[in-house]
This record gives sequence, structure tokens and C-alpha cells, in this order.
Amino acid sequence: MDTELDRILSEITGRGFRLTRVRRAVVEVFLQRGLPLSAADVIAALRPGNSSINKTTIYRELAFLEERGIIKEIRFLHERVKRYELAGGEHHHHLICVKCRKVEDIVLEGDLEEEEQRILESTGFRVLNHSLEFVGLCQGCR
Amino acid sequence: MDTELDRILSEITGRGFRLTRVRRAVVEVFLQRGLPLSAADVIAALRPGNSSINKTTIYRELAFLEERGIIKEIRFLHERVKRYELAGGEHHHHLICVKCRKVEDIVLEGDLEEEEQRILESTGFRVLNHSLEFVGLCQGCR
DNA sequence: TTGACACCTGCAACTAAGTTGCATTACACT
DNA sequence: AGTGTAATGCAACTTAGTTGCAGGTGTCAA
Repeated sequence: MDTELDRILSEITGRGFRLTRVRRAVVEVFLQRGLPLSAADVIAALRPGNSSINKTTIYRELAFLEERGIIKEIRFLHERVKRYELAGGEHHHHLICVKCRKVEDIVLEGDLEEEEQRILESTGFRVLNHSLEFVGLCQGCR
Repeated sequence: MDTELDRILSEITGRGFRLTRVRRAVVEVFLQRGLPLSAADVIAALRPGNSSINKTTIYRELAFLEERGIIKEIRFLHERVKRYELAGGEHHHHLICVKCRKVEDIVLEGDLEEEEQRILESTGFRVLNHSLEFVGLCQGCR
């Protein structure tokens, strides 16, 4: 876990960027939570220890980490807020419980490769990326 | 095409709701465009002929049509606005071109039934709904 | 055809999420 | 320790959508 933190931090410094108090804290929050977080989530997570963080800083930090490919943006259906999760893990999707709002990761068996190939052949559209999420009831809420 | 309009309008009146100027106009816009529209799109489409439509009315009308299952909400990755499209058509997904922003409908061959069954078995999560979109380059932009 | 009532509409003011400009602070390197 | 640039904080702004309320209009019954 901490090796993962070190890996990310040295990826940042290795490319000549500064390792600031806020930057380190934001990355740590993503590692601790392991789930998609909004700017508000990050701010709430940092508030207890660090009361003076500004929302502008967090928004800019999230943009910074996204541009460097350390986190990536995701949006959930029917939600207005941007969320981010750590990039670089295994390719997965999300299960979102409509009742308790819990989010789980899911790795599909057959991924969408064949569908994307078929789309290219039938329409000429070259898929670069897809977004897939499942909405329903988690085990506890059924 | 007009039979489809009639079908929707009589679905509205049949359930005891009024058929107003704005309501009819909004449904017509969705039928004409046949693609996901934001509130701003609808307003822009109605402005030429009908300069006095208010954005509040459009937002409320979209909520009305959604509650009655006539349109449904969709959100595209990296977009902040809500979009809606007519419900009731064949189950499909969207291809969104990153370059020209054009949107095409796509019907998948094998749909996600088996995956959803597998998810239920392995995690206990009952999928009610999914959202899937493909981002890439359309034939014209490649 | 008219009247009445509930639904619909428009306006203004508000909220939430995110963004921008600018002055100040603090990393990291010498 | 000093310096330059990246990072930060504050305030003001933007965009998308929402709410309260007063007034208007479609529909149904008489």
C-alpha cells in the first residue's frame, strides 16, 4: 500500500513537479478510500486535520493529477458531480446501489473488445474508450 | 413519424394530463432530432418560432416527461449537462465522436444479460439498469 | 358557451459545482 | 540563504439547474 503511494509520488517528482502538502494529502485520500471521489469528498476527507484547504486548490489539484494520468474522471448516471478514481489499476466498471449509494468495482469476464471491433466494421467508428456502469441493488439492500 | 407523435400525445392526454403549447412543442423537437438533447438544446430549438419560452418551463417539462417515462435521462462522459432522449425505442447505446461531437445510436449484438447474471451470482448485486457509451472517432473524423 | 379549478407558465431570486484573475506563499535547486 | 516558478488562497464569477409565488390557460361539467 505504501509502496503504491511511493510509486505515485515518485512519478510526480520524477517528472519535475513539486511534492506539496496538499498534493501528497490528496493522493493519500484516493489510496485510502479506493473508490471514486468528488472534489467535495476530498475536501471533507482533508478538513479534520487540515482546516485551511481551499476548494480552488483541490479543484486545481484534481485537474493536475488527471492531466498526468494519475487519476481519471468518471461520472455516474443521475449524478451531477465529477468523480475521480486512481488510474492504472485493472480495467473495471462500477456497481452502484440505488438505495445505499455504495459503489463496488467489478471486472467483467468478456470485455467489450469484440463489440468494439464489430462497431468499427459496421459503422466505421473507432472506439477509443468506453464507460459502463451498472445501477441496481446491492446484496445488503435487496 | 406523425403516428409516433400522435401515440405520445394520446399517451399524455389518456393519462389525464393537459396538452399544452409547450408540451407539444417539446415532444416534437425530440421526434425531429432523434438524438439526446439538453435543456439548452430544446430551448434553442424552440426559440425561432416561439420567443417567449422560459427556461424554468422547459426544465419542468423535461421533468414531467421523464416522470411519465416518455423521455429518459442520459449523461455523457465528461459532459456536465443532463440530456434526454425518447424512451420506448429499441435498447441501444451511443457512439460519441471526440472530435466533432456527433452522436450515433448503436445496438449491440450480445447484450449484457449474461454479464449481469454473472454479477448477481458472484457479488449478490442485482442489476436493474446499465449505462454504456463509447467514445472515439467517427468515420468522418478518423 | 361559460365558469371553475387545477395544472401550467413566467419571472426573479437562489443553489450547487466548478472556474478565473490576481496577489501571496512555499517548494526545490543552487 | 536566496531565487524563480509552481502552488495556494481569496473573492468574484459562470453555468446548469431549482424553488416560490403570482398570474394564465387547458379541460371538463353544466
